[in-house]
Amino acid sequence: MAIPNPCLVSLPRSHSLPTPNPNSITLNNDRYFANHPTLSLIDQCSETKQLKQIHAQMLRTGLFFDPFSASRLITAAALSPFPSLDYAQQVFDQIPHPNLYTWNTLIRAYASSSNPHQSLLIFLRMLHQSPDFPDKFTFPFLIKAASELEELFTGKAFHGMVIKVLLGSDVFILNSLIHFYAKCGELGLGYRVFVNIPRRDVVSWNSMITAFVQGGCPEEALELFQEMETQNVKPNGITMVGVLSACAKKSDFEFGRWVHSYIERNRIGESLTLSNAMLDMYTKCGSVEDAKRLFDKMPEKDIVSWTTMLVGYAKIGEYDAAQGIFDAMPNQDIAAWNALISAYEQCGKPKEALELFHELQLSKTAKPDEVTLVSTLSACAQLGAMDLGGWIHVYIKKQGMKLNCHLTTSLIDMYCKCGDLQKALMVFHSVERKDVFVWSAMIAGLAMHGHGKDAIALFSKMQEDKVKPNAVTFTNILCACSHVGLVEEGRTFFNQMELVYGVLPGVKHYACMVDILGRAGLLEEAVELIEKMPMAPAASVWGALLGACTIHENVVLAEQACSQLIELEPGNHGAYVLLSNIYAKAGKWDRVSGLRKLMRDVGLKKEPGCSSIEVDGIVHEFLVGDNSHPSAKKIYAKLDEIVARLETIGYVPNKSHLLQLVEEEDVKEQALFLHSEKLAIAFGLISTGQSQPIRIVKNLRVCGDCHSVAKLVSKLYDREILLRDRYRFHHFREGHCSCMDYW
DNA sequence: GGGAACCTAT
Repeated sequence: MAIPNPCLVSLPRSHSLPTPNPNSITLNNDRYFANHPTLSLIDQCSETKQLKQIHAQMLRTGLFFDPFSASRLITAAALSPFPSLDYAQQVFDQIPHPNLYTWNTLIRAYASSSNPHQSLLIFLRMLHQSPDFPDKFTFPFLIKAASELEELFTGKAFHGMVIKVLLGSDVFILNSLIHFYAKCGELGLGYRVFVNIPRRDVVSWNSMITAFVQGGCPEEALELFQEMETQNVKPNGITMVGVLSACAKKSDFEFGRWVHSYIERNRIGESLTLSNAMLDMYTKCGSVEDAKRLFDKMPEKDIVSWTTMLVGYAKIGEYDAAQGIFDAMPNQDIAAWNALISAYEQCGKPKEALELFHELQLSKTAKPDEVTLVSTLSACAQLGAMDLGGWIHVYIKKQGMKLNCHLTTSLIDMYCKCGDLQKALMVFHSVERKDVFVWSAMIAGLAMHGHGKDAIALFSKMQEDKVKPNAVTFTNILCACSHVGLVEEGRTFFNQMELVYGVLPGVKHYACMVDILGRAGLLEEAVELIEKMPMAPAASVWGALLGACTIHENVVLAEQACSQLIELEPGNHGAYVLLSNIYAKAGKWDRVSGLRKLMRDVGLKKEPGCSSIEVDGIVHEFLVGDNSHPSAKKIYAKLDEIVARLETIGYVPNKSHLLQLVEEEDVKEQALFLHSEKLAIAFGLISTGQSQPIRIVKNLRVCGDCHSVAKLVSKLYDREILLRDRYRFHHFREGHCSCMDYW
């Protein structure tokens, strides 16, 4: 687009103004200037520099001293695709006596900027400096700022003012209030505003529908949509975006398809956002095919369309297709990278996620943002890749990024899962703002490291800080009780959940409780609890019971739990393995081989044990009996040395932890010594310095024999070993483990 | 004179 240089545009004679005297000039005939040719140029600008040229011209002609014209300049500076709030503020500051309209413009500009707080400050300034009181235009902007900040108290104050100045029935204001309350997590208050609106318009309905969707109540959103129909309010494109979003959240493919045809039948104007919402609905409802068909037909696509397709493919594990979309995107912004990285991380492919992160750093097409780092930290946590995780922590500091609650949570989680509880605590204490997720992550960290009492103490501190615990918090606190055998405390928390905190116990909480009771040997009470459950016991519940049966060697109950578990999850090899372990412990070798045959017939294989250890930023993985490592020879030599040294102090292998039935004793012993965690320990001993702890992550639970070996090695070799298994941390030092052998 | 509501990635 060719922008004429405003300085060279000569104004028509009739529009030229006398040389202005800013103090004396008063321009009331606004309409006269609304169509001024200089103003129409403002809309054509594509950079701040051009705005400044127009600004200069306006100063020269005196047009700048017309409040309407100056406000147009502020709006353009603040709300264009190339926003510059600083410049908008500068323009504002040059206006000698801003009128209400101008104040509103600036408040509006900040409300939708990255710094909505400034909106509120400008508002306070206005109360001091302007003779005018805020009007019906001011409040929607102020309420929007409060929504962005999620400042419930501030917004409520505005609500009060609105009523006081008799604007309480302005539909624009009330609609913003619906959005505001919902954004602050107060759906109920939002709904109260909605039902009390005297004359609802389509935006009122849209605001409420969207509020329900985003507040996690898609069912209610769809009901409202139907009520809207019965009240003959015609939905528009934005309504349908909300409705499609609700279908996506519910994974309701049938209704989603119906909505698609509804939109076509009622000729609801197509828009890019609507098409994107439709794409999202199809991918979330499990039909990437329908999404792809629509995608190919779309006349215009934006980054959201591409990202939605990418996520669609990635979530169903079609990584090649996802990668194809990624490569075909016109420009890979950070959201696209994030989508791919987080898809890998969430599907249990953390290594792939980290490879992509490295690629991102090399590509330089986009810069990692908070979302990237959250996903990457989570991948580090899964792998126990502490070097990279720590590097990201440094990166965050170097970039001067502020730790938001998401990032804080991820950092704490990473340090905990990599075994550095001290660093996690440091991060935890260093941040001022702690939301429920930050607290919960720290409680979980203490729990997995066996500091049950500290976890409970932190839970109390959380109450003092007035942060309300949620379902996740309770899962973590019950976990803490289970790890250290705090039965009485566990019972109390479980009973208080609903009564005191209003959090309904879910399946997970029942599973934790069964685990607590079962581990402590209270198998009967655990069974009673299962029988009393208000919902169907999920696999996790039976798994907990089965685990308890393994510890307390209850063959009969184990068989029952296992059959329930396998009915729910036919592919759960863990269940077979646990039952087989019970049989092996009880010496019922015929049943062990029977189970093995059954597993073969069903086509199930024992998930191979895999341990990983990070050395100098590289993650090394070991499978059972792995020979593939470049240093395999050295590792096995070290292992032989360890066995010999252990035997001198009277170590006897504990063979009950073998799934397979092996006839000859020494073969059995060897198989034990091929366990992946032992290989990782041997590798750790030869490849890390004496002062460094050995950090290992195992995909399954550590077996009893490996546990005793690790204890002995920690003493014999004077080395700390941190082993994270599927369930918790084991911190071996001087011949002891932090779990106190309760696991 | 202008204002409210919508899609992806945590």
